Amino acid sequence: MQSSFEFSNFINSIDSRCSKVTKRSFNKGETITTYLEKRDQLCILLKGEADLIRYDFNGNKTIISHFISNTVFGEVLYPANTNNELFVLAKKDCIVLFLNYNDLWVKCKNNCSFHKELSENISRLITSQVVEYNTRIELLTKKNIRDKLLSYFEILSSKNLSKNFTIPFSLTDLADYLSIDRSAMMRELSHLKEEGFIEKKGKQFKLLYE
Amino acid sequence: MQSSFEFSNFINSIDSRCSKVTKRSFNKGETITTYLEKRDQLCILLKGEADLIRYDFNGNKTIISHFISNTVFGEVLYPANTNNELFVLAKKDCIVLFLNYNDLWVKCKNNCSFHKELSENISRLITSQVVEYNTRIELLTKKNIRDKLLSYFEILSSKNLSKNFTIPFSLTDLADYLSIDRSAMMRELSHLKEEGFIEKKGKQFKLLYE
DNA sequence: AAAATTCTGTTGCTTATGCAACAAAAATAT
DNA sequence: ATATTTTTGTTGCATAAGCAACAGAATTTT
Repeated sequence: MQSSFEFSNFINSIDSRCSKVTKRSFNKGETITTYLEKRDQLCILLKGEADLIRYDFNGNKTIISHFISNTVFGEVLYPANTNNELFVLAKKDCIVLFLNYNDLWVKCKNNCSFHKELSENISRLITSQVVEYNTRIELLTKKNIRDKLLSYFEILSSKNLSKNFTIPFSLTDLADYLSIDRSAMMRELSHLKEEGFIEKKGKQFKLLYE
Repeated sequence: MQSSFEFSNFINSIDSRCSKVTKRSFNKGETITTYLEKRDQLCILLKGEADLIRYDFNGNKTIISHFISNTVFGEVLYPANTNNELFVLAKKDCIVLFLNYNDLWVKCKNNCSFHKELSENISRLITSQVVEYNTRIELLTKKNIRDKLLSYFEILSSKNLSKNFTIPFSLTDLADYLSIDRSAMMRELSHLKEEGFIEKKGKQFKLLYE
């Protein structure tokens, strides 16, 4: 789920003139932020991987989203009407940029070019996020497991310009991403193998049709 | 699915200095745009309602998204790797603003304040869209129909600050939105009534629990 | 005002898929 | 290097939910 837009070149040029933005490091396992209170927080994951986790009233844990380098997250992008507890946890060591979404649009007292460029860059990141979510919604709205898998493979294959590809996370996480039961997914993968649609070796796949 | 951000006040101030933006009207049933070719098109629905429709290889028609006033859509927000045919159709009479996403960030030769304000406003619209999609993904990832319905009702109820609410589209469209079979949804609604969780009269609902 | 279309509500049948449980393999931590 | 945790792969069982089909209500079109 790589964001197509390259943010890091720009972000390396951050100078200390602009106090509205803070940068922090997190070790694997640490909580990066929560979505518990409304504070218009926007975060940019510069490096590492993180999960958005929901604990529902039964204490069930769900991975709602998985974030990688150059993605945006934060409570400002999330509906306020959930009565869940939402946490973003570092799955690997992370570097995160924190800012207030509304500050983005306020002219910095230094009138620094950084601010202007930042707002454009962040807008593009958010746009990439919309594309990303449209992809996921397209997959989630398929009626059955087979169609979800094949559509997902189609996407990876076309990104890779090849019938061969490796899924970018574990099969367990893939089931989460597609919102299907893992064992049911494994069963369907077996069927797809038996029926000659795919070859599979661990996380490596090959499409045999078309 | 009302966008929280108010765009129309601003947009009424469009003047003719800026030629990069065009405004068009559509009658119900007309095709507003397609996602067939890559052209970085971004559209803003100023008035009316429209659906994003997919025709898959079997000719099956699916409503992927439903757009209302003050929402953004367009191929620039959609993944390119689908081999579907995607159309946006006016469901009611519509007024639509068309622009090229990349032009947004290029300084207009007139250096007009319109452009600056436009980019900020559109960024906020896109952000609202992310929130909207997070809402839908949250619903789509619930494991069964009952949870999808109850979570959706929870959202409407809290938006309305009341246990009573009316769903903003037809039951048929609700099934589409939640990506479930309509008749299965109707069955589940009956069960929820029988078991005393809800009252229902047409599109009007009342939550009886908590 | 009549005709046509879309929406609602219901039911029977079938099957896809969720759930639970397990062992082996792989990855990670000590 | 060993222990611990996580992931992978498989299976039996039960049921939630998809599909098809229908009639009446409601809405829209002519």
